[in-house]
Amino acid sequence: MEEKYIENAKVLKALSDPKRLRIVDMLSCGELCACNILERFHITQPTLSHDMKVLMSAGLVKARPEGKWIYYSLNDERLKAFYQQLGEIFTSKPDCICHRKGGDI
Amino acid sequence: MEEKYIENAKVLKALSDPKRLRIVDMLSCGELCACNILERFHITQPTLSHDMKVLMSAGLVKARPEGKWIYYSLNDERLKAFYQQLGEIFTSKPDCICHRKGGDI
DNA sequence: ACCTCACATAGAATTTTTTCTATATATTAT
DNA sequence: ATAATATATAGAAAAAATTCTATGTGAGGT
Repeated sequence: MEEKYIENAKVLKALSDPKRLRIVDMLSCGELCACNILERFHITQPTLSHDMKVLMSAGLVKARPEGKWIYYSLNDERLKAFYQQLGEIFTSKPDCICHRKGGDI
Repeated sequence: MEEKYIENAKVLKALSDPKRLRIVDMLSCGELCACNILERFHITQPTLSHDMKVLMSAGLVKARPEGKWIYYSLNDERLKAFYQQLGEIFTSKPDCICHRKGGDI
């Protein structure tokens, strides 16, 4: 399986939870500390901590510690690159895998 | 939780498997029957059948039976709408949820 | 030094996902 | 009618994800 699918599938999995998708939406206007995010959900603090870790592992979110707090923000470059790759996967293209024969998994 | 996140998270979950993402890529140039898709993966036929069901349940893929075969194709409208909504989630906007206060889950 | 606050980690219970084998269904060919 | 082919469904085992409680860590305030 090509790296392209594995990597993008990881990002898609990170986004495939309603909470995490909403968190990305929240961060789209700028950074927020964990406590600010937490107060808008009915989940426990460790659950949010886990979700932020998932988003960071996928490369979608960055963390900036400041004193007691940790400010989270979107990794705009990564997000943009991912979005573009997804668009390419969705679109017909001359060198598309559907024009090749044989399996590769 | 707003419907927007729940619905888009479902689509993202359907795409969050490398196989299924690759299948969408394959279908981006036009329809393929299940057997044509199957021969490019090292999975069993029931596994593919399950994956196609996941993609169809998410509304991303349509099925057209013809004789013994079933031809699958992308639901371009749905895919396009999903892609646009994802872009909106990723982008800062005036009425963004990050400008509102309070939780809603 | 001690307490509090913000966040992370550990570990466990539950649920969901993945993917197989076995079998059913439906269509076409003989 | 029977056999072969293409796909779907059932059911089970294993792996992964979700989300909790309990606890650890580290910074700031008293």
